[in-house]
Amino acid sequence: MPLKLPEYQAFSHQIIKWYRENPRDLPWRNSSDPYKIWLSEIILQQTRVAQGLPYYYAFTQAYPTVKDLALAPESEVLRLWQGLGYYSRARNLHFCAKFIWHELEGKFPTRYDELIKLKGVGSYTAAAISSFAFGEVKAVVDGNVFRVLARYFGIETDIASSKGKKEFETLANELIPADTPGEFNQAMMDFGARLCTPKNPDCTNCPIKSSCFAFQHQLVGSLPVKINKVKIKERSLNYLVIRCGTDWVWKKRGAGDIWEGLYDFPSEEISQQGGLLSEDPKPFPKKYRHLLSHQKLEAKFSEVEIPINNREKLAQWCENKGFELVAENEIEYLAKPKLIVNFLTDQGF
DNA sequence: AAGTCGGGGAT
DNA sequence: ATCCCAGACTT
Repeated sequence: MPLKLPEYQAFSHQIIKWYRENPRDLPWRNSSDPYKIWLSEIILQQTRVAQGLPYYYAFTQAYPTVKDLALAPESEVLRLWQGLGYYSRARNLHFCAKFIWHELEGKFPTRYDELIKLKGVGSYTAAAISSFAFGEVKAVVDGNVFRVLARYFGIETDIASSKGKKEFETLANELIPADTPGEFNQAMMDFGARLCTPKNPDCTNCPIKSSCFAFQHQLVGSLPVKINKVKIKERSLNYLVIRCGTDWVWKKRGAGDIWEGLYDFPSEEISQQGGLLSEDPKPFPKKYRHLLSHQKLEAKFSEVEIPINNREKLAQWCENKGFELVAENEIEYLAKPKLIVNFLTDQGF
């Protein structure tokens, strides 16, 4: 049963009132620079504020403007993104910066319909940028908004379905006030992040519990409904750590798999090195388990020492295989998956 | 509509 | 262990 307009206004008013008394102090707020807002939104996709904060500082310091980001090499951008995950975000970020600098005369798009055309900018991020930076009346719908709306209005639609996404976006856009859209969006997310949390929400101190459907019907623990269908595959990686003097053999990972654009080692059945190996690889004792959102990795590393007089042969082999010889003191500048960083740390790097 | 893409914190 | 985080893209 749809609520009447006055009740919508009451909800929005209460949310904003709560927000004005309980705002999070975040560095990208009170900035109307669309570049910095865009940067923060990309960093925060599927990422907690606490985890993203140090990356936001690193990026704004390294690249204060979209021009600085556009003129940086992708390798450097990925290295700065190292450890944050979902690396396509960093590649798309860099692509967009170049596009904006070279094709749009450095001028950031201002409207939702234009912003959503940018790589890596979906409905959430386009609404966030357009409302925060330009005051456009577009409601953000992130995990927080799903949760607050599902509970308050008692909506049982699966939030992972496209039907659910559409339904919640429609509702949020009916709720958002035309005079303070950005503030309402911030308020919804802060309310969900600090009070209406996934586990143990602070219903006792909730200013709208008396009209919250979930609270009144003991459904807080079962809303929102999210049908998860991620199947986790197990996968084993056998890495060869090939060294020749102070040079290491590295492989830049390609498309169609995890960690695209990042560096790790040659793996699997490199059993036929064409007589390059004088002796068998020596396995490192430790096995590494690494969890991704949809893969359970078990990695083993083996050490291969190439005699220095075979360096030319090794270099030729790398050339053929698409591997790269990297000097030991350059390794820190490669963007690497956390798994590889963990391994290197254990080796004293 | 379903599958893919990281890493970490809270419970 | 499980869930979820200021989601988006590809198939």
